[in-house]
Amino acid sequence: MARGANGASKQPTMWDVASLAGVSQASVSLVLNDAGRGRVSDATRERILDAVRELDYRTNAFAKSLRSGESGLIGFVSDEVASAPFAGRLLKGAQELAWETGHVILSVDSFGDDALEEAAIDMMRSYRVRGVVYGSMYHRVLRLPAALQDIPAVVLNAREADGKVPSFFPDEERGGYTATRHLLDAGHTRVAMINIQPPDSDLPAGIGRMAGYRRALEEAGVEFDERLVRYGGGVVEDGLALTRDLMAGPAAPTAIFCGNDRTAWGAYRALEALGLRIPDDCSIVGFDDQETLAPYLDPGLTTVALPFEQMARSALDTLLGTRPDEVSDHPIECSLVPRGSVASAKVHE
Amino acid sequence: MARGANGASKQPTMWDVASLAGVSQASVSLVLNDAGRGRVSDATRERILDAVRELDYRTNAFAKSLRSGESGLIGFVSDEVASAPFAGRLLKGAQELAWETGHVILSVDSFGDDALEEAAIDMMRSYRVRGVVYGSMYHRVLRLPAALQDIPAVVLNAREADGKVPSFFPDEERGGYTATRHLLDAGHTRVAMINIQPPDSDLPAGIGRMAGYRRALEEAGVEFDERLVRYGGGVVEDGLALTRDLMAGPAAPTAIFCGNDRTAWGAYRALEALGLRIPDDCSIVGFDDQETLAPYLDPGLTTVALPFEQMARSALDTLLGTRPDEVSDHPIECSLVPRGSVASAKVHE
DNA sequence: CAGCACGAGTTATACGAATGACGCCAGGGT
DNA sequence: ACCCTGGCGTCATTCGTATAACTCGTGCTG
Repeated sequence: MARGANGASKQPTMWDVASLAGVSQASVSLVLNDAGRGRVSDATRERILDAVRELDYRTNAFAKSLRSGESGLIGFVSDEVASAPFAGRLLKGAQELAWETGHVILSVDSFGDDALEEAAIDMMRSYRVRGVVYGSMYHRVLRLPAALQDIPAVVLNAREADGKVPSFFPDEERGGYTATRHLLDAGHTRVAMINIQPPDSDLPAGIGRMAGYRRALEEAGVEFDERLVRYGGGVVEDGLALTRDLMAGPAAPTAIFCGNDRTAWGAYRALEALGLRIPDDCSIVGFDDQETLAPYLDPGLTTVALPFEQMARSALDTLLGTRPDEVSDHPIECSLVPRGSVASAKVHE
Repeated sequence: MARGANGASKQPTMWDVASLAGVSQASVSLVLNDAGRGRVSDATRERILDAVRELDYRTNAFAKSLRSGESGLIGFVSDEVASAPFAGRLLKGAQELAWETGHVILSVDSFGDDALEEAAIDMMRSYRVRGVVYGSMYHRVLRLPAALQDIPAVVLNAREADGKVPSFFPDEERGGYTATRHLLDAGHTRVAMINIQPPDSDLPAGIGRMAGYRRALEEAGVEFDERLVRYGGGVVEDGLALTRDLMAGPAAPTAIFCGNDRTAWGAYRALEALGLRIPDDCSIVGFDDQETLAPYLDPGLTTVALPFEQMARSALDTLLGTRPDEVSDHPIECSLVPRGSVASAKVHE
């Protein structure tokens, strides 16, 4: 009789569980939420749990959220991030922390389409997300979409221009410093840099990495030498051509800091073509730690890793208010990944 | 007066809209859902829509889903897929089609942890997902998690062993055929293959690509020659060593089909070291179309692309029943991406 | 023995939206 | 005078859960 209501219905509800266990729906709720300490006897509690198992009952998240007003959902909006090679790592970091804190990620990629992006945010608000992580495909300075102005939001892998919400992005300057410092520490004094953007570009990556390079030189008392600096576009060919150019100059460097790994790959090629060996004849440090490239170069490329997971975790952490922060800009440290492309400067140099 | 209920409340509800417009909640619902044709006059309709705009009302997805029993959510469960370099592309394809059909993706990566995976699926059932896409990190044969047995599910980038649910995976055999055929069509008759797994491995990729290679040879009337086949592990070093080995043999090939792009990269290095030029002295075809590698090799690597987006779209399409299918196995075509690493065989060869 | 505290539940209601079943009024046909 | 039909809306209920408020019986205290 208690099972009378069964039949062909969809998912069992608390009422089904209650009638199977011979109690009221309220009691089921109390047991399942560990609420009302001591309001249900252990015997009853067991009967209820048995019924839950027998029916394979699982709570209806919608009813629960409707009642409670909270959803356990977190929005992740991105512009084409899901297709960039490292995209997954941002999502992964966010995912991990979300899960650890009992949340789930509702992710939508706008593929750069503003209308779609707005629709996505709208949808997320319909789902009463706890907050939205706005992830960028590359490090840039951006303006927050209007739709995100009045709900909790954080910006990931970019810097929000107006300081309205916390931003999390790689500390490019410090990364550049770390890379250069690593070469200086190995005894090199003629350290070149091949940057990945023209000098007048306003992307944080190139600007920051260059600034770090200069700070490291200055700190080490090595004079900045314009002749050791080149500007490319960040692709393999640039690395190739500019390295050739550098080595042909009057004062060839003994080490090169390449603004990214692709450029470093080009440098490898150029040096190989010139019959120079890495790291003995010239040391190289890259940037980005591209997982499909850096470890496979020969020798493995010493480079600086972008902290995707860490950025994402920090961003989510702040969004969830676990760590309510005043500061809005959060540069996250990029760490050096040593492989085989750096050697000590030759003593007789 | 109509606004009396405003104050510090959270999100506006249909009642708020209704009272602002001076109608009943039911009318608001009718207008917003375009239901009850002719049950609401145009004037009233306009008043309601104005109120909606003024309050920036958006429907509560939970209430709606609770009432309707449907959620518009689709689960995406993966094992570490979110961190693999191509992961995003699977998610991207799924995402696109989901969005086009008015759904949203609830994605969780289990990072290979079975308990976590089960919890994730459980959670998805709580959210009454329409179905679950179970995505694999690499093409393999897998068993469906028990928790997915009794809800709609499809397997992506893998083949489910027991034929319980539709599976979508790359058609490796045909891909191998296409690659080899491309070389044969260019006039090559001594076409080598460097596979990416030992002969006794049971991964579909290596088996299929090899089978395709043999079928193409057979179809072209070129006899299969064991001396032109090598087995590696799919990494750069293997490509390097095995290519060197192949070229040193008594009957060096004029073209090599490499089981993946990394292997092809190794082949590039070996050939370069031997002073042979690509494609003039030896043509190369790869497999995978790794976006961070294939286009940057010099010359660009002609390769076969894995159909991530297409697989994901087809999988979702089937899951949503747009195309209710009987067949459970869906090999998806891998297409050739021509770049610069293939040339016609020299006539005097 | 009145009174109270406590254990072990139950009842009733709210959350926000969708919808089948009504209500009400004006006009038209007979 | 009566009924019917259409147009325009409203009422009441339902979805599944959480929880404040209440009930009911016991045992204990003063």
